[in-house]
Amino acid sequence: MSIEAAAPRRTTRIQQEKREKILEAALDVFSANGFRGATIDQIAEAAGMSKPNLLYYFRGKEDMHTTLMVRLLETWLAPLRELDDVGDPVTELRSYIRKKLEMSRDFPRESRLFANEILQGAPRIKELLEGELRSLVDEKANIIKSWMRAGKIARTDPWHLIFAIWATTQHYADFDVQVRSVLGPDRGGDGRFEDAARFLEQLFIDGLKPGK
Amino acid sequence: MSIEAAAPRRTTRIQQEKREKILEAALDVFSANGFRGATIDQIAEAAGMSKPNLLYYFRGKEDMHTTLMVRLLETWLAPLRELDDVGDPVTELRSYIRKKLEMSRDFPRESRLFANEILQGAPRIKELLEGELRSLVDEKANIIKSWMRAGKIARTDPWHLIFAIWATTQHYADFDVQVRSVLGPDRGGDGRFEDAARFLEQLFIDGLKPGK
DNA sequence: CTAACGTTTGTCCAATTGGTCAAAAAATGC
DNA sequence: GCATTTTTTGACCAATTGGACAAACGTTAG
Repeated sequence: MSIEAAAPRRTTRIQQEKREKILEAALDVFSANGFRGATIDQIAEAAGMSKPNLLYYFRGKEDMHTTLMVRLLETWLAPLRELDDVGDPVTELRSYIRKKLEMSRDFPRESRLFANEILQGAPRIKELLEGELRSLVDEKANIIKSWMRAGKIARTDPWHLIFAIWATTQHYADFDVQVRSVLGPDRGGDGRFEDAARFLEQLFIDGLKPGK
Repeated sequence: MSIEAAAPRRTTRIQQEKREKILEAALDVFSANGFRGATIDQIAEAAGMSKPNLLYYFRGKEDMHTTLMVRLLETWLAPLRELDDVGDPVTELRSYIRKKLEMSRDFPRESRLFANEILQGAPRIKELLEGELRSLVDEKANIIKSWMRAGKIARTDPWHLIFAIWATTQHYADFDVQVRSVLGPDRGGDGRFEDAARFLEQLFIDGLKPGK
C-alpha cells in the first residue's frame, strides 16, 4: 500500500472509449424511442457489447440518459451563447438562425432526444430549464431588447422571438418524418434544408429589419 | 332466427359512453407518456374501470391508440381545411394562425399525442401523412401560391410557411414545460398565449403584407 | 510464473406489462 | 319471473425488461 490516500482510479483510455461508444449507441436508441421506449438490450446491441457489460460502465439506464442529457445540453445551447452584444444585430440573428438550422440537419438525434424529454414534461432536466436555461435566455433577450431600443431591429417580444426560432428550426429535426411526407420524394430530399434556410431568412430577417 | 342476415349489433348508448370515457383517459395517458410509456393499467385507472374491462371495448393498446389518432387527426387538420380560396388572404392566414394557437392552448394533449407519434417516426400514421395530409397541404399551398401570384401577399415558399406556422403554434403545447420554465412564474402564466398571439401576428402577418 | 486487478459474460431474478379466460354480475327481452 | 345476452372482474399467463452476481477471462506488474 502506498503512502498516498487511495487515489480515485484514473479513467483509462479504454474506459473512455467504451463509455463513448455506449453513449453513442444510447443516443441512437433514446432519440429514436424515447426513454421508456428504449431498452438496455437495444443499446447494448447497438454498442456491440453485452448488457452486463454496459452496466459495468453505467449504473443504469437512467445514468446513461442523464449523462447524455447534461453533456448535450451544452452543445445544444452553444449557438445561443454565442449571440453577441457587440456584433451587428441582423448579422447576429441571421447567424444564430442558420446555426440552429444546421444543428437540426447535422444533429437530429440530439434534437429529438431533447424533444422527447421536454414532451414528457422534462422530469429529468426541469431544474436545468428553470435555472441555467432561463437565465441564459433572459440574458440574450435583454441583448435583443437593447438592439430594439437602439432602433437596430424592429420591436417585438424577444422571448417569443427566441421560441419561434427554436420551434421553426428544430421542427426540421423533430418532425422530420412529417416534413418529408408532406414535401414528397421530390422536394423532400436533401434540398429541403436550403429551402428552409431561405424561407427562415426571409421570415425572420426581413421581418426584423428596422423601420418596418 | 330472423329472416334478415345477422345485422351488425347496434352500439348501445352505454357502449358509446364507455368507449368515450376510455378514449378520454387514453388521451391523457398517451399524451403524457407516449405510446410505449403508457400502460393499459394507467388508462384503466384513469378511466375508472378494470383492465379486462377496457379490453372488452378495445382489442388492445394499439387499437385505442389508432382510434384516438385517426379521430383526432380530423380535428387537428380542421383549421387548415378551412383556409379558403375566396376570402381575403391576410385575413385567412391570420385566422388560421390564431386557430392553431388556440388549439395549442385548448387541446395541448392532442398536440402532444401527435408530436409523440411523429417524433417516433410516425410508425402508425405514416401512410396518412404521405397521403391525406400531403394532398391537403399541397392543395392549400397552391391556394397560397395563387395569392402570391396575384400580389396579395409577399412571395415565399408556401410549404415552409405552413411548417413554420405549425412549428411556432404547436410549440406552445408540445414544449409547454420549457416555455413556462423560460418565461418564469411571472410571464409564464395564462397571459403567455396572448403574448404569443401578438408576436406571431407581427411575425407572420406583417411579414407577409404585400409589397415588402 | 503468479498475484492482483480490470473487464466480460452467462445465468438468474423480480417487477412490470399486454393480454386471456372463465365465471360472476347486470341488464334486457319476453 | 326467467332465459338470454351484455358487461364486469378476479385470477392467471407469458413475454419483456432492468438489474444483480459470481464466475471466467484478460492484462499487467513484480
